[in-house]
Amino acid sequence: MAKKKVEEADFSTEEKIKDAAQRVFMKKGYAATRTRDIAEEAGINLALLNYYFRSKEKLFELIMFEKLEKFFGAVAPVLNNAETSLEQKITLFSNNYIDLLIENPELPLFILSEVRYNPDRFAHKLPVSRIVESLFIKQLQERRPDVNSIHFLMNVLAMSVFPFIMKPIFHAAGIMNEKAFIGRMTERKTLIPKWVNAMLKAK
Amino acid sequence: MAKKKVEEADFSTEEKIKDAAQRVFMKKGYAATRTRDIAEEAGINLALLNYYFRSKEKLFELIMFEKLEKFFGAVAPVLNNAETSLEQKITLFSNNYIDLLIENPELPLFILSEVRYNPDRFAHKLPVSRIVESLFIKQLQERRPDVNSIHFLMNVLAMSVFPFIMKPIFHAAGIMNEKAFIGRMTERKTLIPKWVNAMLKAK
DNA sequence: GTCTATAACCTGATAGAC
DNA sequence: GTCTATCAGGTTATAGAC
Repeated sequence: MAKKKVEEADFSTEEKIKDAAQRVFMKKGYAATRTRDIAEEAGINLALLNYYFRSKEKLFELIMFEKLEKFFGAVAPVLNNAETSLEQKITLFSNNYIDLLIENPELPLFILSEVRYNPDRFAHKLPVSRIVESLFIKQLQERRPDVNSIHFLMNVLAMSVFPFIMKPIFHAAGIMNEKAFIGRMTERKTLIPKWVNAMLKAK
Repeated sequence: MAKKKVEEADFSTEEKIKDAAQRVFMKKGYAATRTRDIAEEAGINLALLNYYFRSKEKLFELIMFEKLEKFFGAVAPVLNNAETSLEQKITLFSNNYIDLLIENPELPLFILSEVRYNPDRFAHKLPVSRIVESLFIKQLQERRPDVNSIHFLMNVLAMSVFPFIMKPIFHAAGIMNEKAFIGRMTERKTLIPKWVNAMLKAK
């Protein structure tokens, strides 16, 4: 709510460039983005981009590391919290994550696309082991020793994230408008825990 | 099984270019692909690409339409089959789709990335309404009038497709090897119907 | 710090010989 | 149909004036 977009008035040039870069990279992807686009979006001269960030690639990696932190940083703490039960983790995770994604809907597909098109560059920055070896995984294993826990982790992630990944398709096809989409995603916050609990009991 | 890659020996030049284009576009995405890469991959001269396909863009659209057909063509018939029950549709869908994706693991993320980075170009080629207004949706609505059916459709899709979308992340992080991944996906073919049935009963 | 001008390179596409 | 050579335009990055 409140203001849709922060005013760009009295920010430092460096911040203006970074913010513009973040928007343009997100929208077009690394390969299709021209440094000229970023300069124009930031309302500055092209030469300043290289003055502050040396190169397009360095600027991109900076943005990318921030996005990775946002995407994975929100996951690991919840899944490794020693104070919460399995059920609580599921509820907390889907709620927090869907809220994050409502605010940043393009985040998952952006990261997945760029990592896929350039796996080597970001491999060392992916904290996947903190998720795959989390307390959540161990709690799942206790509850259902007969099913590999990665399946349930995958399902919770899938049910929370996948709709945001499909959003561009729905949007391009004119199926659902923005307001309806947010409405459905808000519904999912209470539905996902129910579904996952049912899944955990299924034989 | 059998041969991993078809020999490129006695194919027509046109087919060789198309096949090479398909591989390079899939791997790098449209923007990062250079026509020179495709020519080299096809073992032909750069000029021949334009001789047969006029432009990089025309060649890409040709490839893209084939991929869209493969991705969506496998979905709509199953979900609109008047002969099958709701349960049968769920089983058939997840089984057929996971088999398709084991053979073409990069298909979903490729399509999603390219549609996202260029929505207008492919909007008219997305047969989303045939899925969103399918018989499957109507059967879901009868079974659970209290929950919007799009949620269940989304879940079946998510549980089948999402692991393949996350695959590059797992792979880049060195979490799961190819063989283990296929093993898990094969397990899911029997697990997903059970999970979805449990979900459909959850109150 | 910020700008203009330009260097150095790359990319899609075509002309023209065979 | 297939190749070599090349053009025209665009792209990143920097040099140098202010």
